[in-house]
Amino acid sequence: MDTPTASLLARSSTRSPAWDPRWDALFGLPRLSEAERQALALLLRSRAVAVGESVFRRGQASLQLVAVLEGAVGLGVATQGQAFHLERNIHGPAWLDISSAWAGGMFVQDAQALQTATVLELPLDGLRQLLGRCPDLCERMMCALAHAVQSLTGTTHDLMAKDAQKRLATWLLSRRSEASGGDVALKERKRELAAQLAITPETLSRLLRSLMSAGLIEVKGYSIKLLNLGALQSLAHD
Amino acid sequence: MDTPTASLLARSSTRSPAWDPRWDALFGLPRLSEAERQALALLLRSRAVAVGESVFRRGQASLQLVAVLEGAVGLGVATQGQAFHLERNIHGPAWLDISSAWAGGMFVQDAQALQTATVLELPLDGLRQLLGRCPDLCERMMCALAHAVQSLTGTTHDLMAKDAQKRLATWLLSRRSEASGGDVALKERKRELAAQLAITPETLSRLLRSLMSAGLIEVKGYSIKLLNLGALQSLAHD
DNA sequence: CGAACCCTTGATACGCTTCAACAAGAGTGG
DNA sequence: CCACTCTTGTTGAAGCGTATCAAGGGTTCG
Repeated sequence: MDTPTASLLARSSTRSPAWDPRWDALFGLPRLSEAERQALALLLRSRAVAVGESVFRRGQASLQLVAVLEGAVGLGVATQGQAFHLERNIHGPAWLDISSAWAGGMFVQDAQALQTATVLELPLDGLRQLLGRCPDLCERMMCALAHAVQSLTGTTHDLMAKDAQKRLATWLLSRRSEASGGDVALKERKRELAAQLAITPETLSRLLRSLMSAGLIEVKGYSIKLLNLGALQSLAHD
Repeated sequence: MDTPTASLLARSSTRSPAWDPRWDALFGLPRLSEAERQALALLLRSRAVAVGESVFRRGQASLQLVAVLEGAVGLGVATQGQAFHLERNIHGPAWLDISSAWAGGMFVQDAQALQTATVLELPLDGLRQLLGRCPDLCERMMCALAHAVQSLTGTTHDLMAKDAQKRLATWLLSRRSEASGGDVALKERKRELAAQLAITPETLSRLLRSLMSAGLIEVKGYSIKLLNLGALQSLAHD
């Protein structure tokens, strides 16, 4: 069911290709030129991934950039046995791994589909040639990598300096600003959110309850209403 | 006292410029071509920074890439007051910030000299034009950014999945492999190492003692001898 | 010599995890 | 329809890991 839109993005349809806003999530604004879009479309391959299936494994050779077009993929490491320690949720459309192919050519994490997902792969050797011809594209990739660095820097800072409550407040506020509205709809299981915050599901449950009884939020299943933004911000702010 | 070598790197001396190995730390191997080196030398500016002095501040406009040539600079955030929460030590030669200029143009961290340092700045507008002409340099920058992503990914993983003892063991082993030898010489104060491991100096002291009484290491002031690599590796390994 | 650091050591407190039990849906098959 | 199981989230009690606070020792330096 995802394939029609996926293939729309993958191959440039012959006439009047409706602009797919998912390009923007990957390459930023302003929009790619039509020439750039078509050149990329010639390179990339997309594939569907079923729930629980592996997208790539740690140690595997990484010869392409990987993005999630639709669905959700979890990044983490598979510890001994089959347990999978989830560390990060990537919700399409977004880059899943732009760094491994450039640096060393080996994945350092495992990726596993949390929902049925459409994954896009962009071979590095083709991309490299394309970048040589398109300085504009080159700069976009640079920016994408830089944003990844900034995002990870923020994550590291939060882990080092904030306790679980602060991290939760930070996360709630960052999700609110994405879809501007009074409340946040969870797109993931609570245990996945907990993993992303580096806490246990039990602690997350307790934190949500404590924030709720403090009157800062209102939790109803997978929908959280933020009642007191100011208080949340002062909580989140170091 | 650092200035002669710094200026050697900054301006291309007219004849037989001895290759400065510090370029390799920034741009990787294989070596830059002479043309690339000279083009970069025309762009960059270097400056000396005294101990405790700020290199850049959070929120400031970031229009250039920043590297540490010599000395050490700490990355972190200045909390209210004058306290400085250290998060990362950058020991020259190494990049200090390659992402801020590309992404948003604003520093997200503070940087403060921990030792007398020589700092190198590479304005982005000039670099951008240079990258348009040199695909090779462009790829090097891409790799540098990608390595930053990988390094931060590793840090994040360690913070999420390992306890303090595991992080310390990981750090000891990673430092050993840099300068191949039986023992590790600390280039920083122990409190700075503690900050980098996201623990307090007290906990670091206790951990070192416990590893020492377990016979895994031998601590003598600022020099740590690794006595049992296998045991350390099994500790560090998730 | 005292002052300022840095590191260490001990006692205590707190945050979070772990383990175990339980409740509430969702899917399944009789 | 019911009983059954599987999954997910919740709640409580106990325990571990690390922070915090306070005190003391070793250097270096004026």
